[in-house]
Amino acid sequence: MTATKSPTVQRNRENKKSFILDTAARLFAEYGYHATSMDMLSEVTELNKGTLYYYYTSKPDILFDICVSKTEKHYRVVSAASKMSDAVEGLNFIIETSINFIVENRDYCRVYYQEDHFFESIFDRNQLAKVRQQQRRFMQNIYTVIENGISSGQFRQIDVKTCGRHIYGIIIGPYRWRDYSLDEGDLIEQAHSLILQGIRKE
Amino acid sequence: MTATKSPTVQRNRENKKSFILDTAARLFAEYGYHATSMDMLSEVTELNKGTLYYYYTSKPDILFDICVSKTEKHYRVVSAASKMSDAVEGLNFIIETSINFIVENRDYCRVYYQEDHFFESIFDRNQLAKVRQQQRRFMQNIYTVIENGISSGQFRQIDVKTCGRHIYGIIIGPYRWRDYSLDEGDLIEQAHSLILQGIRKE
DNA sequence: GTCTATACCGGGATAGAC
DNA sequence: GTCTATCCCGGTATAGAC
Repeated sequence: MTATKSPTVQRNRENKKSFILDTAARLFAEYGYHATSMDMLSEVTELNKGTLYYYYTSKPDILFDICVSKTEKHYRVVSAASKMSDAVEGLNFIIETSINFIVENRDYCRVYYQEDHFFESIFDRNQLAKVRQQQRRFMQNIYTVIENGISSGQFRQIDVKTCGRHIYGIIIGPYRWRDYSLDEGDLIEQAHSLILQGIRKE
Repeated sequence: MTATKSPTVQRNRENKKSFILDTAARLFAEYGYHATSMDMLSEVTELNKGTLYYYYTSKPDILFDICVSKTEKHYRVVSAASKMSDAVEGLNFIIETSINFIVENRDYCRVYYQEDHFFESIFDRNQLAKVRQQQRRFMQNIYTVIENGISSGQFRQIDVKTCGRHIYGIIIGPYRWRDYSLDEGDLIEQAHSLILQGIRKE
């Protein structure tokens, strides 16, 4: 009886956890975190409620896992943008990778953004600190790219924070929309051109 | 004993209702609709729970009132934009009046947008139909203005729906931000210039 | 019109058998 | 690792005195 579990057991455990997580993300996305009960999750997963609590110690823990498990990698990828010499290129990179990420992980992102305002009353101090730090780091990339663009003369003199937040808003926009006809490529293209040129002709 | 109440009584009733509504909006905005209990509302308003139910028949009714009471007038005002001959002017009008409205009714708007996705599981058929129709009408104004701008040659050939939604996203953006240093005028100015020219120099 | 008291249900979480 | 049964709390809403 070793303390650490065998690789196979560990793997199965992770598979089941991620199955629970996917289902929870779907339900939280549709009904909201607070309106989704552990009973519902138990029904939809067809796992007993006791079993759920064997894998996750609490409901907030599930939400936390939804909010950090997928983003970590994406945020690391995006951080490359602030080191690019060309600001337009950096911005494109952020837009492209982020929209792809959102389209591929729609439920997760929906939950994340939807519950964002309420993290303070759901998470404990550690969880909260971790999530908020992640967010700050992500936004910092956008700000830096904008600053670089202003220094290099590619971008206008704009309020960096406000503009950064608007860009962020445009990127995550599609997670809100109930329906959208465009595919990923078009979404990226539209976001890109709006941010860079606006809607005016010329 | 007439069936209709006297003007004074009616007036007091409306005052108290709007006091309840303001408080509820504040709480819903901070903690979310589901996480806010009628007990909390009772405590904060310092009105007995029974009294609350004397003024509002249910919790969903309170949310509904938050979502329609203020917007009705604003949406009517905004509808003028689609009739303006100059598309840029029309767009400005929407941006300006809407940002003013949001800044002035921050809690109400926050609740509205925050719970938007969950209206289906909170409201009854009538309430839902009314709210969704309001929204469609509002968005239609934005779409029309964009179409006008494209026809007149002021705007580029863009996907109207996607662009309209992005513009809407930029307008309501500030309701999300925990803090923002800009005043109304600057918010309008930044939104305006981003939408029209983008961030590129020239 | 405002209060107290309470009905009644559904929520998160756990104990303990298997 | 999975199940049943249950605890206990807090939620919405109401009945009925004042």
